[in-house]
Amino acid sequence: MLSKKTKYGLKALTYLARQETKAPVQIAQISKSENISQKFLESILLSLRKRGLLGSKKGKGGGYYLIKEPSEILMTEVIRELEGPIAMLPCVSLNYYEKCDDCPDENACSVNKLMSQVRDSTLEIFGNTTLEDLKN
Amino acid sequence: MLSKKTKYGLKALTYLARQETKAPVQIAQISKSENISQKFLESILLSLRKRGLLGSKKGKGGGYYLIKEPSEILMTEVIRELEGPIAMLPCVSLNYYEKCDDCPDENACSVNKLMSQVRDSTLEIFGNTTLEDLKN
DNA sequence: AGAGTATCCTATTAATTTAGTAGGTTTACT
DNA sequence: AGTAAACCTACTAAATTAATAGGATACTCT
Repeated sequence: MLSKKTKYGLKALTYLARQETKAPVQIAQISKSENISQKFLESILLSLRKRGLLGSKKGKGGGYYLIKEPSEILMTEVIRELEGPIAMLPCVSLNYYEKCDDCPDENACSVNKLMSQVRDSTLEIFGNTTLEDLKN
Repeated sequence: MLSKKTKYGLKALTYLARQETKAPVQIAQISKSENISQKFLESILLSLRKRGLLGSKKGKGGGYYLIKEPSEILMTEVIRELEGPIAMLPCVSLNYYEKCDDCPDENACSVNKLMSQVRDSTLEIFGNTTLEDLKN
């Protein structure tokens, strides 16, 4: 299951992508419009900014704005930042790999094989979807 | 992320599918061989039996055994029993659908659309993979 | 019948993760 | 100076996951 964090983050990014101008949008506005707890959203946007996906401006007239074109923001990057691994098992993850405690031999593991397939097909989607696609 | 329950369940089913005879296999044997806590595995196999995927026999010489041919056991069924929904969001799930608290309009939700794609591609895999495939 | 063996069942607990809250600090604009 | 916004740290509450404990039930074999 996708965490609320990821879901909210994606909705907020979509909201920003749908803006006509690139002027900063305040957290309060996004949270109200998307029904997201403001404080929670605050921490989510912060992490996206630290990742380099968003810019921010403090003070009056401040807020968050997209730093790149929506068409250049891949779902793989967004989801890895918000959710962590895309794979359903650590032993199958490309970016967050971890060995299983049980499994003596990964290559002989039936679950590993199955979940590798799922990872590949999910990656195929996320790697071919940008924020631009979410706008519509 | 896949729960340990699902992972262990899949490994246990694979173990059973790899048996040459259909004689009952004891939990203790599976748990030892697959490095799974016996008590935990007990509850997992029990739920698979209740779902009708396994048969069991009590007492000496007892244990668990496959009730159907491995080639007739679909991953969709196994994973729905062990893990629950295959979709990454309740509002996208076919078998465990739930409306989102936030989202006023599902059809306008960018996340919903994206996760529907992921659900479809995952379902494609699970719907075309049987326990027979995991044996190898 | 009785001893032993294995599943069955219920309840409890420990650990982890998730989701959210609180409260103050910093920066920028007017 | 005053106000508005992001920034930051720490805490907490709830939910989920991963077990564990201990006995009840059913079956086999002698």
